[in-house]
Amino acid sequence: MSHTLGVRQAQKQKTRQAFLDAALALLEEQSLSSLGLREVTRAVGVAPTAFYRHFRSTADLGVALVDEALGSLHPMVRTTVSTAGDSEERITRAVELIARHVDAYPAHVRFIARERHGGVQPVREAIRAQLARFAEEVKAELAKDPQAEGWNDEDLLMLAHLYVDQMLITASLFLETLDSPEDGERERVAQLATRQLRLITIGRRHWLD
Amino acid sequence: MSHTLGVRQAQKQKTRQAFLDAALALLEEQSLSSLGLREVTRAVGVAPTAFYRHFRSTADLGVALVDEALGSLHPMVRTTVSTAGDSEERITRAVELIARHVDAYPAHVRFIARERHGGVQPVREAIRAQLARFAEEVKAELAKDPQAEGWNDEDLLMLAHLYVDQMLITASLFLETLDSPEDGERERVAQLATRQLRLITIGRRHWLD
DNA sequence: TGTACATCAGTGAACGCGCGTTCACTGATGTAC
DNA sequence: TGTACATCAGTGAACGCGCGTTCACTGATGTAC
Repeated sequence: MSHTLGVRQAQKQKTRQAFLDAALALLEEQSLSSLGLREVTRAVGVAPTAFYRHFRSTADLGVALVDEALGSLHPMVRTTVSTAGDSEERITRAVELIARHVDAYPAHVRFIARERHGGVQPVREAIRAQLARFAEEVKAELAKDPQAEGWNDEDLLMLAHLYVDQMLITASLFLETLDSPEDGERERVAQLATRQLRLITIGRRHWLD
Repeated sequence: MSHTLGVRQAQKQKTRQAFLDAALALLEEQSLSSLGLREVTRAVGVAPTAFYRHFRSTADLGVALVDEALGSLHPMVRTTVSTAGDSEERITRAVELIARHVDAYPAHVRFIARERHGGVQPVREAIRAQLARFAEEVKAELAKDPQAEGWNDEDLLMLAHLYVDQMLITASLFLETLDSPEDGERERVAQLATRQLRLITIGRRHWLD
């Protein structure tokens, strides 16, 4: 192997990941702005001072969590937007993919929804920047579609943001159905999201009329 | 006057309002889950123990803030949805009204955006319930429109939620332009919101095609 | 109108506790020769 | 391969501080007669 880390580096990364995991778990029931450094180190099982070997502050840790959480979302967005089939199939598939992502990474989804407008400025900024990247990606995918003929850049970006925001709203609704799993609630969310995407798709189709 | 409060009651209400105002100000830079009781009493200028005469906890205060913040929003939503004119005029007017509301109550808007997915469950629930009421109101207004002929209840509610969510997204974007007032940013947000509403309106028009 | 008692918003002292940060340290890992 | 030194992730004690909550209190306001 050309790039095996030394034992020391490997252990450091492992501890760092333990910090991220512990913080994410603790953030299910509070916001980043109330997350304590000692709280995190206690959960990891290290001395409070060990924290400083990895992060300057909990805000710094938060920014690292943004990268982790939205990194895992990138492939999902790509797949969602570039999936094949007619409109209806693509919508169904997109809603399914969102539901599965929420199932797979509930804590990540909660973190992003919570901190997007949360009380920690650098974290808000990091989320904003990543979501802007998503919108650009989605825009690029949309531009490939024959339907995009005649659309200007601003309108494509507008539509991309609409999709990204809609995706987050839907993810957040699915998340709520995990917390209090009432019967059929999950299906109701899926139907709502499907209809909303359908309406947006119709608007898109007639945009240039 | 038939309902003048006694001096004692009047003073109590005044202090209570001072708590709400102070908390709202403190929440511009943090989340409710990190807001301290002593922090609030210090800002108001009373002893820490006075807090308990008005609220059980900061979560309780948060719920009171939800009522205050979303109460002020009710008339705005009504006006927005029931405004006269053709589609384009109504959209322009709606975006204007949102912008003005953000100007008038920036701290309220921030609080709702922040705590909607925040770390305090009772507050999230209060916001959810209030927004559901908004959606029902919007739905009732939409149902009056001749365009709503042939729409079933579920689709009307779906559209209502789309509008309410869109309103919050737009409000939140306007809020960001207040914090860092870059040139033309406000106008860009207005244009984005206008286009998105336009697309939704087009989708609505062709929903039954 | 005046008096005697009840109410209750706000006080101030006290408590035990966990916080973030500093510092000098230890000992395993890494590196130079 | 072995040795001597450097690095640095994690330690543990110590600090001053602000936290939420309790309690008995005060004194202005309210009420009954």
